[in-house]
Amino acid sequence: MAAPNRDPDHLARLQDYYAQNRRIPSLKRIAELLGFASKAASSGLMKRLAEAGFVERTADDDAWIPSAQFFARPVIDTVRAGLPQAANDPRQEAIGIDDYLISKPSRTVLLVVKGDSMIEAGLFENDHIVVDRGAPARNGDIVVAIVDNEFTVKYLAQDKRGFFLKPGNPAYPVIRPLGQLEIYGVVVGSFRKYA
Amino acid sequence: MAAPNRDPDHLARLQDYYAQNRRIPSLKRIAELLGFASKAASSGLMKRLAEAGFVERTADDDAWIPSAQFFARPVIDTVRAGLPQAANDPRQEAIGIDDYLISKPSRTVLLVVKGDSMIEAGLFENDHIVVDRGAPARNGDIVVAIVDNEFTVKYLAQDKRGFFLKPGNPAYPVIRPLGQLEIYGVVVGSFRKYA
DNA sequence: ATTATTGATGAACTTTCGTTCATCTACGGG
DNA sequence: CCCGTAGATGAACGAAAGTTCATCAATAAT
Repeated sequence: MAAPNRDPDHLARLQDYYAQNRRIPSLKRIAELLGFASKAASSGLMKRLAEAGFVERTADDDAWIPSAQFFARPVIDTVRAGLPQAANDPRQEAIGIDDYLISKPSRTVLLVVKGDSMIEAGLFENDHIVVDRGAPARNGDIVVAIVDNEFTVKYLAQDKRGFFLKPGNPAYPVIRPLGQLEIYGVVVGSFRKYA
Repeated sequence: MAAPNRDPDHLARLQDYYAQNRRIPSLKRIAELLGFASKAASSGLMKRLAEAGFVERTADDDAWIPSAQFFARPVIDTVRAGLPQAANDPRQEAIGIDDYLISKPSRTVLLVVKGDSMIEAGLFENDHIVVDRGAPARNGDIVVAIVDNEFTVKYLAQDKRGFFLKPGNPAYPVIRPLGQLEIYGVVVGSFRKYA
């Protein structure tokens, strides 16, 4: 090797551009963005990024699009000491949040939490929950059930009398199903954005 | 008005295409995709979709990109009645969680929460937090600070004596910085996976 | 039936895109 | 110190992009 590898920095700028425009720009604009004087440099860069797995081509080979790795972010271990450079440390782990939270995309849906009946579980109003329909619900799971034709998020609990729904908030009563308990899906994750 | 408006259907197909390719295709390919014989039809369609707020142009006016409304599925409304088919609507593909939580990828890192000092804020042990380094920290924000060479997550608070760190848990004391308060970044989001 | 309106057509046109290739530059290894 | 290598340059090229506009088609209202 000869020149210091500036590709990570270039990738970072492309990621920022993508976050703003939801699009990988033309080679000409990549050159502008990164300070290249020639589109050929952009072309080379994209090929390298493709080789590294950050971008790929559309099915019709029309253009570059980001791949899963493009969205991965570094995870910093809270315990480790050497803090400042941690974000640039290449050895660290990087994950994509979608990948991390969603394992079966085809049967996963997102719901918005309403009310405060699960605050003990750390689910606040307007949090998003990741719901896996089709996963078997077990005792103790947080589930989305359909009660009175409405979604409700509760713990799934079980005693001698059978399954029932338990809120994560002492201010709410448990819900005993009249007949069959209708489970919509299992909550496998949650996320929240701070204004 | 004259012809029945087929735009919603066309939009749906574009959304499907986008879900697969993370990209709005060229006018020519839009024509192929939707059965137009002419690119001019695609051009007209995009202008109408733009007027309706589903797509917009990049800052540099290079190309069409989806706007927020493009992804705006009637997020499965907890209150609504017609549940079953809601999840099967192809337009309701999962939103990009990464997109949703991360706006500046290059200065965003993930940290793992340790301890229970922020349970009131819904941050539990082993939750992941999305940290924007470089964003200005304001009074009331949840921030990651460096105290005694360790990361700590707390509310940033301010009184006559200056800035200090306030835990989201009455069992912990507030932290007054000896000198300068060292802010690593601002917490802009969080997520959690249920085993 | 007639008309008004909106979307689709098809061709011509200009601009921009991406590729190629020979050449140049900068850094690290021997 | 000199070389080897990988990335950057710049120009030229063909292919594809998007725009424009006159015209056609289909529908809903009168």
